[in-house]
Amino acid sequence: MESLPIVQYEDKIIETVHQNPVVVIIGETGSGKSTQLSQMLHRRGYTKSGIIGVTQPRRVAAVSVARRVAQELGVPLGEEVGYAIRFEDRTSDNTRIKYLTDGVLLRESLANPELNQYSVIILDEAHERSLNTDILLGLMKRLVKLRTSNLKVLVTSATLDGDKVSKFFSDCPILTIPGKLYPVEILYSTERPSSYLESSLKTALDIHVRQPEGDVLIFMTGQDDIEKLVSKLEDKVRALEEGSCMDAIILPLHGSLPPELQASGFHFFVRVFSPPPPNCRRIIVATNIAETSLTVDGVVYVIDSGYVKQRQYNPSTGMYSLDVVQISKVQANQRAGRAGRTRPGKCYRLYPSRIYQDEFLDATIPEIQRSSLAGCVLYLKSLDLPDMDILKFDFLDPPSSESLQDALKQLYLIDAIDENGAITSIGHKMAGIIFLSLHIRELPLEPSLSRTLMEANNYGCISQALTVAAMLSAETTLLSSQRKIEKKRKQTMSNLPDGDGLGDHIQFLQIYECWDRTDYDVGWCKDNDLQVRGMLFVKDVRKQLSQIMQKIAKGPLDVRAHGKREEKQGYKNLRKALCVGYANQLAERKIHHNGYRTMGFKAQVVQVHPSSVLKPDDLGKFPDYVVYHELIATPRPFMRNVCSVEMRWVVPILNKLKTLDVRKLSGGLGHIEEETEGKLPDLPKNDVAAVPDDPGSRIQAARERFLARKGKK
DNA sequence: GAGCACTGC
Repeated sequence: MESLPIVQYEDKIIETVHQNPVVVIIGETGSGKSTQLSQMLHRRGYTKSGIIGVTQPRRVAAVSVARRVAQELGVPLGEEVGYAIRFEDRTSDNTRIKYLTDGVLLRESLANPELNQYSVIILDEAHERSLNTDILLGLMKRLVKLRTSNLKVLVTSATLDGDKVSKFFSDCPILTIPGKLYPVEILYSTERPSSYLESSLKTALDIHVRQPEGDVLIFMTGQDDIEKLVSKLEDKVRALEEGSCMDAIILPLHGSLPPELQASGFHFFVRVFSPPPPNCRRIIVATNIAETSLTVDGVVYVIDSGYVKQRQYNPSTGMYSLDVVQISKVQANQRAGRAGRTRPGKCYRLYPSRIYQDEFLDATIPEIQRSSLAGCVLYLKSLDLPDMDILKFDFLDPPSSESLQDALKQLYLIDAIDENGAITSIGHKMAGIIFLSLHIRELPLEPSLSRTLMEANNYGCISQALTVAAMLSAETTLLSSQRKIEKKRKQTMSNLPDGDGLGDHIQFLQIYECWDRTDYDVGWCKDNDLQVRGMLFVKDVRKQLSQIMQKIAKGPLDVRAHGKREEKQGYKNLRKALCVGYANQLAERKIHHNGYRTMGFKAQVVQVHPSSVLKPDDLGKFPDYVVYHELIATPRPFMRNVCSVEMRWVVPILNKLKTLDVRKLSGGLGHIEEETEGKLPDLPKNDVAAVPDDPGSRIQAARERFLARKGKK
């Protein structure tokens, strides 16, 4: 601990913090900022008037750093030093230093907007710019001006971004603390390779044959490329002449590896103090999971493709896409740094330095500019701060006004805000202003699902909606990751329920109910190719949601609260609740085929994702209306997770769409340009046949049929 | 008839 560079800077840091409300700390890798800053401030009396909160973007980091600090101070974890992450609060009245995920601090500020219990807040790893960190940055800026009791804020940042953060906080001082990285030699390619897979292969073999021992870490974009490269490397290494060089183990590393494989591999090559097997080199082929989330020790050589897969949201179409994009300079440096943790290393960049200099962005586009903001805007509105205007909220990097308007439209369609943009009582409940033994808790759900819960509560199917919401929270981690198995399963018959053809939400419900009937048997998950970890997570989420809903629930919350009757009626109540909750994610089938047209956005023609369990009728037609959980362009546009809804539930939504006025939603302020796209044309008044495929035409036709029938009577 | 980087409440 004595050797940590940060120790020498203690006086300087304390003096600067003493004189300034906000300080930016540029702490390079290995500087010890995460464990030492809090202890320093604690020693110097900053925990006398309140506690020190240190945020981390990841749960594991919050836990492991807290454990470490408790150890260094020689106190039991949970006493003076504790942590708080979702599902787990290990703090007590004695806690003076509290590590927490940024999401948890965000929830806390809902209950106590001034965060009065804190004397110091350290936003650690802020340069990663998670959605939550960015919201916190804006709130902190407001808070240091507003709070009467003294608040100190420390923000850690990357070298390339420090000036920007300082400027954001009225030119606050920047302290740079050197790290303990060994020098890394950067080697550029002369030109960009036509295939970075082949180029990685060649470079890796070259290192393996010519360079002294040390592990190799290769950054690729995704599972597919990783698997291809791993198998090619294995072939080539095997083909090398026996004894001509050392052995090599090739290891894939990505998020969807089965946990046991990842764990054993992880244990095997991450052990810090034990030396790697003698005369053997490890070649790790990884996604950007190895950039920040996992640290692989023993790496001396890094091969950087210069690319990453990034998810982005298009507010005009409501569509997500997952694109391969160029990394930023900050990312490239982070990757290179992975080679210098144990001794001097080398980083092979598979692109020319000119491209790095001229084309790479300084920093990655922050998540807040790549996501749907409905949840974020609802959260800020629910804070109900008197001086808060959402469109003027001070973000370090503001999202586009188009994106904010999209969020407002979505919130309006699900009744969370009124036509003037003010939060409604439903909106408050969705955000979760629910008094629960004097605590206020936010519903940790996206707006569509919290709205569904509210509505389900009125229709007496709250327990079913809780299950669906919980299942969707873990959806991606549920199905077995091995695609081969999945294909095999499709050929044989799956024993899992099929949602009665009504869609994926219903299937999720049925799956969980099956599991419940086995008394949450782990073997049952395995038999059905469901990831045990994912299902246990669902159980946790469901329990948490039930606790939050308890005080306002009008019906039983138990999984078995519903009998066969609901099923026989085609889950009508639940689907109706989903229709209200997903009013902003509604699609109408085109008349002559099974394509759908999205409503509420600039109309897009989309297909039901082939993995959906939604079933066509006897004539091969899908239902006229569906709600979808997500639109994804891959690159063709699909609706993922759809649920069949009935036309009569859709009518009020279409009426609401007609009254939508973005200018009013934005508070009638002049600085928002008038919206032309994304607004639906009025329903056709007459002459339906002439425009058979217009949005809402089905409803109009049905209305006329209804009127005609009524006339006959 | 298609594909999934990574987090988090």
